[in-house]
Amino acid sequence: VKVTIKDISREAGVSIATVSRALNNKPRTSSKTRAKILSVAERLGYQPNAAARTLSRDKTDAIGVVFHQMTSGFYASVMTGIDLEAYTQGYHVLVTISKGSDPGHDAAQALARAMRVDGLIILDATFNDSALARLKESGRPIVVIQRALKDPQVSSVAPDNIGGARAAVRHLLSLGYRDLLLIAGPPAAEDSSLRMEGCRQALGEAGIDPRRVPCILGHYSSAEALKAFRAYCASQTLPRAVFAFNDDMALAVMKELRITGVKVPQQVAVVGFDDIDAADYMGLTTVRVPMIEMGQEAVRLLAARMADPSAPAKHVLKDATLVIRESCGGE
Amino acid sequence: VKVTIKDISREAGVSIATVSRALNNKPRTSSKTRAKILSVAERLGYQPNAAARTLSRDKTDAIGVVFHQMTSGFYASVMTGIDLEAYTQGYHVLVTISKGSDPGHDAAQALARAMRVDGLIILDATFNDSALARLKESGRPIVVIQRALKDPQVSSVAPDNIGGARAAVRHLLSLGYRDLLLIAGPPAAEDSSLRMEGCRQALGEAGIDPRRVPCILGHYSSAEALKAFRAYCASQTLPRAVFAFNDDMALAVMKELRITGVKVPQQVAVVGFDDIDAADYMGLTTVRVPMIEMGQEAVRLLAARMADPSAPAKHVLKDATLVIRESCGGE
DNA sequence: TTGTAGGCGTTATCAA
DNA sequence: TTGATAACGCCTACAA
Repeated sequence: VKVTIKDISREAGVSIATVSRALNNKPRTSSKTRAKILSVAERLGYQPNAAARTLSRDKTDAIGVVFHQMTSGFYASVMTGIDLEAYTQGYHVLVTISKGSDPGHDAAQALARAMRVDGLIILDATFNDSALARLKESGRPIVVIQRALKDPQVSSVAPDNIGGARAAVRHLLSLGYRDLLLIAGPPAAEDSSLRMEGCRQALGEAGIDPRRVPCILGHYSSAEALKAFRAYCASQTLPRAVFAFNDDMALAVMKELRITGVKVPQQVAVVGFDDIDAADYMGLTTVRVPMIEMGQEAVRLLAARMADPSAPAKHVLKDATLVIRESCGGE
Repeated sequence: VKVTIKDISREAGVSIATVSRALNNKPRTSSKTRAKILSVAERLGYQPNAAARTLSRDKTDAIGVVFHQMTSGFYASVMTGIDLEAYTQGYHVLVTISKGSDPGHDAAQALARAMRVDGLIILDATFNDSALARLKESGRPIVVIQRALKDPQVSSVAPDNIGGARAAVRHLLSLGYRDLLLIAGPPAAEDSSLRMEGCRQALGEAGIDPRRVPCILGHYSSAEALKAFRAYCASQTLPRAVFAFNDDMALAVMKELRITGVKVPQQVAVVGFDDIDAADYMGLTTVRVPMIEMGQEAVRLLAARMADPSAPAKHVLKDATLVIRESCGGE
């Protein structure tokens, strides 16, 4: 069940060089022999051996994706976009989920250095600058999702974190909420800082001192957020509105409120960020990030640099728009 | 930035054959030269070229995963398990999401035939028998998730669909619900049929004629389920309890009920299947399927057959247990 | 327009 | 214990 160009050449009565040329649409081949070769290849069910091709062309036609985790809805959606676009561009997709303390960085490096992929997409907020620097040494093009880099060698695609957060807080303020609680991501995460900046801007516009608005750390994790939220509620009065910097945390809070018998939004309004599928189920007002589009865009950016490594890196910002549902301001 | 065994051989003053042997821990090598070679390799940052290795060993050290979609929480979790175990077994993971009408079958075949992967995991309920038969011709081991096959050539890992559904219906009946509505998956999907069988058993035990229990088709899709549910409600009185054959559909129904002002579970109880993350947020009583474990098991089954293709295929059934939350019977 | 031959980086089979 | 050398399947000058 394994047919090579050798088989085709024998069957068609030509040399393997001619077969290779015909199969790759190289200019110098008579259309007659080419037709014959193609038909033979078809009949034999020929499939070029990827390894052999990689070895001789120095190109894998595959891209690698490094995840932090993928159960989070957000990642799954971005991945869908990546796969969609990779397919139309003719690339295969390899995935690696970061493991434990060593956040898959070395796995990623190995992927690139071992000639398994032509380029990498990083979908991992824990990927810091030094890890990125090491990865650049592999010499392969890289695209980072979710961080708005300025790096001239690494392309990036990110949502408009500032604008999105600003819109969310403006919405809360316009509804009259003043007693807010913010739930941020990891302090080191760039997108969390930007979302915080968006909050500051909106608060500033309304003449509120941002420093007087309480903020707890949820590390983008529902479990962490829940712990922090409970601790906060134990020592403070319940806020009138909560803005969590991602949906996972917002949904965890909503669940906690429901269980403890607090009505959303009548007693506490909740707003999230991302618009994962579960947000719709829960009727969570949130900032929609175009996840699938971001995945597609990342592949396009990567493809551009793989085609021409000397091309400058691009940095794309996607709009993030407020989606109003029942948890805050909806009907 | 590209170092090969040739570079190492030159640097260490030995032949490439010796280098290869040392690097692969082959028996006949003096421990002195081996140590030297290893240190040189380390110093030079050597990384074996995967393509060359594949060509020579006829082995890719990679497995392919064929998805139907991956936004569904269920798939994302299984994928996490797959990646986890693949990593510990030393395999790389390639993914392909089925596209449109041609459900990725040919993509999968190409993957296997092009020597990109050593084996395949199918995570796609739309993968029918004929597609599977074609895929078997690639000669690579295959593991199917979510279908309890009997095929002696194809391993499978599935949840106990009958037992899970039976437990769910028994629970509903034990709470006194008699006026049930079932929301099934696609008629062609094996797991949906099995869940239906589980319902029948539980109903039969209680002396209820299963044919008198209404059942609508949701095709495992929240949108489809919603449409069917609305149509049903328009022509019938609201049921007292709904058992949807997956969480996506159950959550869609819960959302619809909330929006229309129907209290869950006071007016209508809801039970789902799978226990995706969102189920916990929504407080949905459901049948937990060990998704991560299933992914891990699939890789183990695949690895076993890749190591020894003559080994018989195994068919593993995982327990599916009821998780009681607020949507039905919880506190 | 076609064929011959060398090379891509490894592994594996022989001799030495 | 080592070192030549022939695969593996494909691509691509260079010749014919």
